[in-house]
Amino acid sequence: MSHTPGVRQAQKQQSRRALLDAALGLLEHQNLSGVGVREVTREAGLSPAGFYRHFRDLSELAVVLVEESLASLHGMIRRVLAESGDSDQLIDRSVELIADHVREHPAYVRFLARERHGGVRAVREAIAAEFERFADEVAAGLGAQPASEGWSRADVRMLAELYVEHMVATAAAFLEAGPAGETRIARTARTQLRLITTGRRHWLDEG
Amino acid sequence: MSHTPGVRQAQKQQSRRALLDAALGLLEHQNLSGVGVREVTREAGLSPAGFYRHFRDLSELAVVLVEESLASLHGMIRRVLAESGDSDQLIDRSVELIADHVREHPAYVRFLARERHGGVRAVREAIAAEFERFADEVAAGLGAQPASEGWSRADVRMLAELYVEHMVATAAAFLEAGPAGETRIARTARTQLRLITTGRRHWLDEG
DNA sequence: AAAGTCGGCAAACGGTTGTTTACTGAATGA
DNA sequence: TCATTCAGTAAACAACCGTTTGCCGACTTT
Repeated sequence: MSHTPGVRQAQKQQSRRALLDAALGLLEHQNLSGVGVREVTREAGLSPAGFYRHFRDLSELAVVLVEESLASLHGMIRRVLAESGDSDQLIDRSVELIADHVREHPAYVRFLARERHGGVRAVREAIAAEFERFADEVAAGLGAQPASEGWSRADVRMLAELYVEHMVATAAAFLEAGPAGETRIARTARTQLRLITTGRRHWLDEG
Repeated sequence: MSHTPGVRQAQKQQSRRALLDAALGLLEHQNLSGVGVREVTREAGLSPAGFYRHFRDLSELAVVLVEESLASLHGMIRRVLAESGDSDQLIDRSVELIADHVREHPAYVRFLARERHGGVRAVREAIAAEFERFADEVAAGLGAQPASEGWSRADVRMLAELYVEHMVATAAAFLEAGPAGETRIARTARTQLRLITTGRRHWLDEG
């Protein structure tokens, strides 16, 4: 191969991907503060110095992983909000979708749960920012539903935050429990969502 | 001083405490995987080798910190459950108590939030076990309330888990926000609790 | 007062780490 | 074709790390 522009860039992207994947793999069982540049490059099949051709820092790499993690999460939430049906069906599908997502992308979910309150400020802030955009999206979706008629903007927002928070907790619980406890976690999550939905239905009755 | 039994033990306990405090201090800004034995002993004023007279491991020390963290949390929850009043007053006091607790023991709370999904299995499991005992206690308290008449054991339990989960999330939010955003976090938390309480009140209507 | 216990220390062990340096060789553009 | 760019490398740097060893000296028991 020669004189075909783009070969170089493609190879570089491949190395970059290898670094990201290696890091993500290591982060499934360790903290970000616990993995090192050398460890990542070893796993990725690069020399230690090669790392610095792509990232200044491990935390810079981690921020990229945050964005990737939530890109797939955003796709998920869009699917949930777009669906229609009675609230029980919606709850069932939401919980099932979370379970699917955790099953398909366990490393990403684990990474987010771990570093959400982790020791690296930049990563923590990146995750917090993305979760807020997330809540914005949920709030918009909720606001468009007929069930939110008469609700203040602030109340819709706080409901959205409650849902997001519950979703994150449920995902973390799925991870911790493994395939064995999956149905138990799902049942609890569904019941809790039904309780919240009940509260939502009677919110204006007794404000 | 000599021939007074217990001097040795007291001195040993003092060193042990110094190690625990040093570690807790370091863990406020770093992950458990990020702090080292040498770092802790340096901060505590001991030699590296001295560490092993007290703990086999840093994770062993961390498990002790977990127990300490939740001892004070248990005291808190007992106070909340013992109080009486209408539900809004109870909610206000609960949220205020969480805020106080975070203000008084930020290092412990941060440590728990950080290591709950952290990279060290033993610590994760210790935290999970304590949180479950916590949920047991809340469930017992809720079950004793008149509002839980007609509720199944499982439903009381899932409500308790929802409360605990919300409490943890609120505490973490207080930490992240600092004194500035405190009132905003508190307001959101109170509203969310009122929504859950509304759901609780109408739970049996439409089961 | 003598013997024993044991918390703490200095030192050394082999190993790891992050980062920089000067370099090589293939992809590139003229 | 020839000069340039640049992703990746090997090697060296100093600074750490966790853990073990042998020892000391204050406490404790007899």
